[in-house]
Amino acid sequence: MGRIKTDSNLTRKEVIITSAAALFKEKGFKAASMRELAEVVGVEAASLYNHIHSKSELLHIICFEVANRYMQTMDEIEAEKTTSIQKVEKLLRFLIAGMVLHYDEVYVSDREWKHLSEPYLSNFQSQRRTFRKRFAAIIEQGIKKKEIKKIDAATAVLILLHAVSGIESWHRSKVKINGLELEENMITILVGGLKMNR
Amino acid sequence: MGRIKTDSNLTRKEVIITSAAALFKEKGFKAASMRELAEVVGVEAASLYNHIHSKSELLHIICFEVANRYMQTMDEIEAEKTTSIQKVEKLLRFLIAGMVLHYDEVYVSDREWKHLSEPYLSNFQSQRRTFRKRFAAIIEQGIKKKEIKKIDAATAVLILLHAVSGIESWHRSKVKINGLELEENMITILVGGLKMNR
DNA sequence: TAAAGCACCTAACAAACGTTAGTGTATTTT
DNA sequence: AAAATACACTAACGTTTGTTAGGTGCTTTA
Repeated sequence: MGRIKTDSNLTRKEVIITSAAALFKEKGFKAASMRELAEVVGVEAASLYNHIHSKSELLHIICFEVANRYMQTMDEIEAEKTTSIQKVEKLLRFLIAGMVLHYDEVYVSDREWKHLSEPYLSNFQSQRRTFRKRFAAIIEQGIKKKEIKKIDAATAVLILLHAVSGIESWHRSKVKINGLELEENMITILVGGLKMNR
Repeated sequence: MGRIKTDSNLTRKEVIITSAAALFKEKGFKAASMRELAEVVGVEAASLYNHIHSKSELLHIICFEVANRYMQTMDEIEAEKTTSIQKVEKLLRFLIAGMVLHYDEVYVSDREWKHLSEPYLSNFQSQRRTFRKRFAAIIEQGIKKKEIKKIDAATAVLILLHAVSGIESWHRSKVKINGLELEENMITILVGGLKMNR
């Protein structure tokens, strides 16, 4: 077999990671084998180990790439001087765009993180909890300022996050409306559901 | 080892199925082994095969138990002579209650159906699609009658279904509000997001 | 009480898994 | 051009996997 082809300016490792994300999404982390992954990138299984240390390294690279991006965005949005509802909307738009753009990685990080090994597992869970708490804090502020309905903030966060991850099915469907339209629909329903009636 | 204890009036097979649902939820279908399952029910792995045919049989029993319940409920609600928004609300309450009550099964059927083998896989996917289409049809009726905002019905269904499956995280969390309160919060946000502003 | 069959056991299988060792061959660096 | 490095190969390892075969005892039926 030839070597791994690296289009554009990706390292071979990055090619493997990208392919792994797609494969893990399709089959699930446990069900995806290194031999399958090798076939996808056009190489024997053993050859992968010239570039990576283990299968689980692939998973934690994928998961933390996503987690770090989330955290960074949260930092930025939190710092802005806007209303709570505007922050929520911006956060949602970021999440939706991220799901449309980095679909495989986000999907894998969302559904397969359970298979992370320690200490990555604990670390990931902690980051996840933190993100949700900060999100909930924004909503609670909005409730205090009467921008947002009086609801349980934690529940609202759950709903919003999972609603966004529903884009998964949109991704698979054939007759899909375009990405922007999807985004507007989601914002309408979700932000509309939070906003105080006036 | 002793035999499988069947509390209440469950068959041994039902005990195995229930334990399997819990195990598949925790570890994922592929990662959960028959030896682990055997240990949970207090028996050697080989002994399980006196009651079931295969590991995958367990998965498809779980998945179709849920799918059938969904379909039946859809039949009932569709037949009622109420407004669309009332139908949506009733459907949501059913989904939420189902998630709280039959947590393990619903979770597994939701996340692990990919590992079904043919012909069950195709069958399940088809049922799933049908359910969503019927749900979307209800929403579209509501839009026509100006009960519901003018949004893409399919997108709305995705959001609603995934928002409900977010109860997963609620289930895991320690400081949880009670089930009824959770239900009201979700209805407020979700139905509120759909309703026409007045 | 004998027969039937249900529910468990131990032992073992073949296949698939992630990964390592050792070797050869391109490619890059000096 | 020679040396060093990067990348691929084949072969094999030790586990773990789902599952089957065949045997033993307990429980229900006749």
